[in-house]
Amino acid sequence: MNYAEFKNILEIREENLYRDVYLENQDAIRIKKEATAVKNFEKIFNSVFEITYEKGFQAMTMRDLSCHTKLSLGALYGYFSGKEELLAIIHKQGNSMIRKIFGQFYDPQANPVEQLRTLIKAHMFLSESARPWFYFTFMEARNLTPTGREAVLSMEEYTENMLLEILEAGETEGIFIKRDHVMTASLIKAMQQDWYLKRWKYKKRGITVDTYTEYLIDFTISFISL
Amino acid sequence: MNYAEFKNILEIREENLYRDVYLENQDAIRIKKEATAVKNFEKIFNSVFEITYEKGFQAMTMRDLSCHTKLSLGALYGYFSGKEELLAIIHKQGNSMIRKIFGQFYDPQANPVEQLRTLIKAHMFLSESARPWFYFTFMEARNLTPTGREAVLSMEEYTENMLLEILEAGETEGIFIKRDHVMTASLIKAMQQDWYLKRWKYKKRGITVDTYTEYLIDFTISFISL
DNA sequence: GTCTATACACAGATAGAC
DNA sequence: GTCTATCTGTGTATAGAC
Repeated sequence: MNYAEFKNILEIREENLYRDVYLENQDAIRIKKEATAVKNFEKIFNSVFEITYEKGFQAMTMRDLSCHTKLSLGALYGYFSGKEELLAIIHKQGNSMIRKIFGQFYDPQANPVEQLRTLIKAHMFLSESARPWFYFTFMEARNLTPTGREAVLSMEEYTENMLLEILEAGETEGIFIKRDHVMTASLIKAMQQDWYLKRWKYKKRGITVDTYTEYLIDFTISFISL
Repeated sequence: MNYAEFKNILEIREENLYRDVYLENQDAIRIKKEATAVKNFEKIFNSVFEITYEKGFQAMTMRDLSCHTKLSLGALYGYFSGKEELLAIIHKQGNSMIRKIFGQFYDPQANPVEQLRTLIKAHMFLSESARPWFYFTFMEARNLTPTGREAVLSMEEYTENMLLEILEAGETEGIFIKRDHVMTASLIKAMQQDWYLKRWKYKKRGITVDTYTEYLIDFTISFISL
């Protein structure tokens, strides 16, 4: 599987994603027509990602967002009750999307090496196709309420644990060297995250997500293989 | 060399650091007595790091800083002309400190394996002893002026290039496998950064900087060694 | 649903007494 | 050098017309 194939498999379309946002917050928002809401949520989210990438969420003013979305200040408040809620909605939606898609790529039948490859790829390709979301989650987690913050940390542990289980299974089956798998899993995650945190660097160098992913997998496998 | 030994070698004392801040900004600040300035700069910097770790620099108000340092608003403005300048001073000082100390640990005589070990350790231990600074630089780079931002990126490239040169030398000498050294260097950096970005995680697990560093070195060496 | 105009709070920054 | 009191700008959020 490469990135292009991944995107084909991915059945979740952007549009459905914003429909979810609308449906899950239906009581909190004033807008009643689904089509309008979906269209504008997409605009709003993308604008937030773009502005926030430049200066961070706190520094983004509602007026910035208004200019960027070409919706007036008053109109914006039809879609969420305040800036803080907007942040929460974005995070929540991102979280649930990521969990949903990860599930699709877990195959307990495959051998550990294949499982590891698939999991690393799934994470890399997902973070590529929803990069603004991943970047945002990482950088803006601090601004969340304690509950929201915990959700982010628990996501980190959740994905790391999937790696950990595979590594342990591999050792048990005698395929992988005995190592400190907790450390290995942490380091893999660190390298995965670098891809979306340093977008500018890899873009400048013309490194694609496919190249990066293969290299990361080689790096890892060479360390744990007998 | 382990972390304890590193700290002994490190000749730069905290106090000297804040003296530098005072001396380099002497014309811009109202305070004339060195002792007072040094003492309060230390308080101010540490407060900024602490508050910012929780909510980010933008979200930190001057009143927050005033409470935390136990200096009044008016007094604070004796030490810097405004919030933006404060940010710039912190970044600038961090940058120059890091470059200065890195220089100390570069030994072109040693063989590539030793050079690599030393360089990775120097970076890890430095980032540990000045962790707030590293974390701050990473997370708040976005808020800098374009010039300041470039300084951060150039630091990233500077340290990465040192790794790169060692890897290439090692290949030339026939000690390391032929690989995409640019990619390897990037991944090493990614793993180094994870240490100070995810402090909470490693602390919770009781992983020390020495353990982490040794593991990272093993990981790397096993990939590039013949 | 979207707009403009505006209320209100709060942040950054300064003045001037001590 | 440090304080308190205060000015001024700007940001979030709402009211009410269209």
